[in-house]
Amino acid sequence: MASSDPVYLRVVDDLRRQIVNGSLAPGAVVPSRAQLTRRYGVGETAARHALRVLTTEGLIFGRVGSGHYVRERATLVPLHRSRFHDHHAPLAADLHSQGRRVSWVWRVERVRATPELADRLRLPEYAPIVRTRHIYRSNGKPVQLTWSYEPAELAEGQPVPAEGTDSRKSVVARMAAVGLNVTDIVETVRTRVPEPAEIDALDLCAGVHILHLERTHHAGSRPLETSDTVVPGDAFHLVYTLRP
Amino acid sequence: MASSDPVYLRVVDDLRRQIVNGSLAPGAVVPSRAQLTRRYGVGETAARHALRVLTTEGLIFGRVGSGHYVRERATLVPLHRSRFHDHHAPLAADLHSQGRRVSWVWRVERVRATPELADRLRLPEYAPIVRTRHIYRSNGKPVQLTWSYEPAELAEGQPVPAEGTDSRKSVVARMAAVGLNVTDIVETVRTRVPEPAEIDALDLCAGVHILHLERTHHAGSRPLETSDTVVPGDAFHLVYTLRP
DNA sequence: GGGCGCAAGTTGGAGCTCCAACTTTGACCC
DNA sequence: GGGTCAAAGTTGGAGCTCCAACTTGCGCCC
Repeated sequence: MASSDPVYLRVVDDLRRQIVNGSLAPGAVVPSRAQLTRRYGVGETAARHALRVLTTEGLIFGRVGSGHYVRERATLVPLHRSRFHDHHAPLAADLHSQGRRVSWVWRVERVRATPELADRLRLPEYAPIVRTRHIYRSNGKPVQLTWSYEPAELAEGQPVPAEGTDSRKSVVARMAAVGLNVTDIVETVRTRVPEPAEIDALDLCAGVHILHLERTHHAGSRPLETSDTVVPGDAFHLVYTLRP
Repeated sequence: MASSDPVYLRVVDDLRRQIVNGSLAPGAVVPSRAQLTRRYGVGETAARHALRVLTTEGLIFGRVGSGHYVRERATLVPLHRSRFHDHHAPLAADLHSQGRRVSWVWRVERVRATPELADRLRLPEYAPIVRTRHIYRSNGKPVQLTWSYEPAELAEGQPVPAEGTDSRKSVVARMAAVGLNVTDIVETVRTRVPEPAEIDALDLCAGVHILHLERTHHAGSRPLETSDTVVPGDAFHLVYTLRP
């Protein structure tokens, strides 16, 4: 019976139960503030609080003027992080293999290494580097943001491709072209709250976390390229294939 | 100057800015409700709302009777998911290699496969399986929860170890003992909101997401074991080493 | 039958208030 | 000096209200 102390939690717990057990199906309308106050005999504040909690939990969403609805959990799309290393746009290759179309734009800039980037690329601080920005879209919707960085000296010998949506070779291929062999790739994964700019760029709704991937290509112990990738946590899951 | 339309956002944005740029250092007290109403000339509701938003963002936390404080972001502890496959407690081995001590408890049960588990282990529904529960602690604090499942027929030939904190061999080693070679391990990573039981078991504070790892050991295409692991997203990041 | 417009319902922002439970601080007393 | 206690401040729960902006559905009129 465990009637949790705070009143609003009674409402939250009951609605959450209904959502997870399916009696409130995805797309269904959630009782409105007015209805909740009557049904549960609570005040406006508690009803409102309950709806807000469920919203930040990502279980429901509100449409002003209309009502709250149960979020449909789009089944997470797998990103195969152990594959497509030799592709110029791994995400596109991966999703394409699953029957999805992806478009992207990118641009290249010459900048100087921040302390953190200098550390990641094992360069002196303020060393010149080449920064590439990728924005991937699936059906027009932005799904992945990537910053990629490589030492300017390595980018030097390579053909500078036109910006925009043209093809560009993979890191592995580009490095091979200047005689460097990528021997291993180290990728770290974390989850965090998106920054305002990321919420904007990825068109995220309230409460959605992101997966932040930091990937570095090495030749032996020498870092050749490092990148930061951000994908919405409610749309993707990552797949790694490992050998014991 | 982009003074965001809603008043509370002005407060949120300003406080967030101060936190990320460091003028509100970790551990520092955040202005109280009363102070916010005066400083920003807003009402109680807006001040309260602003503090709640920053709390669910994980930037601050409130201590009743005392005040709100800037959360110190413990640097994320790396979990090396590509290593320690042959260790009976990969997490412990990993953290131990980083100079941390980890303790754990576990218990084994015989249950029947749910549809989802049957699918993951390629077994008929309701097939008998052996379920193992692990709870890992670091300095007494729970840091990882794992459910592990394997077909009962595979667990059969193996010695049943005493429950508790004793050692148990790794999946790879145990399977090798019955003549099965683990050829590859597939791991998926997603982030999500913790379930109430997980909040409880991991002692999570508001707004913290978790990383959910689903790992399956295969011999060829035959699944030998599958597991679900949950770690707090504000304490760990995952590290994968890949080869191109 | 089809289109228009209004009324009712809904969200989200914002304001105010009361209170229990707790921490902190400072003053006072021994 | 050290310990105790009360006052002040703080969070978090809960209640009520007003309002702008929006959606929706019903009824009415052409």
